Amino acid sequence: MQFVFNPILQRCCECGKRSYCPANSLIKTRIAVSKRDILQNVSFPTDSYICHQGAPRKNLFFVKSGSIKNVYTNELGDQQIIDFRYAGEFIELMSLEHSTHSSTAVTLEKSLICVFSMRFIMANRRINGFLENIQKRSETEIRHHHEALLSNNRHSANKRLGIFLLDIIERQSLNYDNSAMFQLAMSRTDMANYLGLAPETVSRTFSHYVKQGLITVRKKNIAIKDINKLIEFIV
Amino acid sequence: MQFVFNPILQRCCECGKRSYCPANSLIKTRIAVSKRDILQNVSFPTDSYICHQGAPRKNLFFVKSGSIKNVYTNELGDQQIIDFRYAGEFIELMSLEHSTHSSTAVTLEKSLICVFSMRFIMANRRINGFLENIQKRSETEIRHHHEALLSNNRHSANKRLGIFLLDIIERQSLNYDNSAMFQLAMSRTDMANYLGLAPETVSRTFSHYVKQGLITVRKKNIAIKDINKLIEFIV
DNA sequence: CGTCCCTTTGATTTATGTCAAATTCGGTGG
DNA sequence: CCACCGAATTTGACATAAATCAAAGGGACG
Repeated sequence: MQFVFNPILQRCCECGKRSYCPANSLIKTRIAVSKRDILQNVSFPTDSYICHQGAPRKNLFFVKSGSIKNVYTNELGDQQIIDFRYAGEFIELMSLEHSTHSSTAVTLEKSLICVFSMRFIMANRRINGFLENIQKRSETEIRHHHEALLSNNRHSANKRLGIFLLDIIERQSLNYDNSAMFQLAMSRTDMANYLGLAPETVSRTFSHYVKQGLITVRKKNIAIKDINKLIEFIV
Repeated sequence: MQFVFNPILQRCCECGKRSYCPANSLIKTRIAVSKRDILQNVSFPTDSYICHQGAPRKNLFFVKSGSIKNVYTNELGDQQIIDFRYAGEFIELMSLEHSTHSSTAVTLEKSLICVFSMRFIMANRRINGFLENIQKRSETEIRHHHEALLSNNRHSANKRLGIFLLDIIERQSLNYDNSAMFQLAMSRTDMANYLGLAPETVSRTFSHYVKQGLITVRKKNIAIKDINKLIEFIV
């Protein structure tokens, strides 16, 4: 392991999610980093607000563990879950250069969040790989949005849920065979909101999957039994 | 009128869409601008490709007249119209800092496009109001995306089309009374794709609107007869 | 004037929303 | 640790909006 002088980056050096984090590209630098620049492992209980739609964007949030939902509220007060963020991902990258948050982020479970000040990020945009890392993820986020637009209403409930599950497997880098197991931190209602379906439909679709032998469900725990059939399902 | 030395910005000075254009904030400057920086009034016939998904983003495109559709294609080859852009708007602002285009832009009619080189934009980001103008529009674009996610599948075909029409009225700054008239440059099929509906449903919904006395339709020409009823429709 | 394509209209099917009831789950307090 | 309560989830029955299939009408263009 490389010796790091800065006490903050030293901790980053040992972080299990460092390969997903832009702090990684800072570790090699002699840059001075203070607690005002990076705050590590801030713990939030379930249903905490990380940031609020419309509030000034002072920080960038990295999900070290746990998960969050991004909720957008329109003028009529209708709420739409825009996306979920899992461990190793950033919250709301897409509109990074904007002055305010475009949606509200709420934890789905007890989560550890690392907080990067925007001032720090912008000041160090020149550092090799630092901003590039963030921008690359931002592109993924845009693509994701477009996929969501594509997915909504042109796919059946069956397909939508399948796409949703495979997306989790992909994003969480789970085994892409029949041994993928994971927990869905969000409620069925949240899932339904995100997928543009009624909660009852989500429930029925899960049951349908189980009957077909694609997955097993035990409350929030999902185990993939036949991922190839699941992939066929969504095409 | 202010005297401008630069021959390119001088032309911008007389542009009917200058108040929507970031070039406006350049006019007061003594900055040197060449044809490599800004190309004005490039004419494209119907169904021309302005830029391609995945291609390097070398330029930013401003729709001076006409309109375009932004099409996203996924790995399976499914195409989704992400948005339409009308006169006075930019194409694909949301992902401005990305290195490649996130969707393909195609003209819906004969259009005049002004082309800003990205190199020029980034080099002059410090000029007062230049980048701010672009960023503000970018935020609008994100909000629009979120609204689209919200709109898809939770609203009926009736509402979706209503929202679509009111959006055009708003974006084109048409009279917000019962005298709004405009042309829909896109085909019903394009509309259907954008709205996530079957073309037949779009057609039926138009007929329904006409029967209700909300609008009159003559092929691509739309006239709003009762905008308040239309607004009630979408709530 | 005829052909082709886009659009409209009609008839039918189907997926999913809605309403309602049953069941399970999770948390709280005795 | 167990019992109870409220909330979330599942299941069922039914209604309905919109997709699909099919055919006819209308414009644009050669």
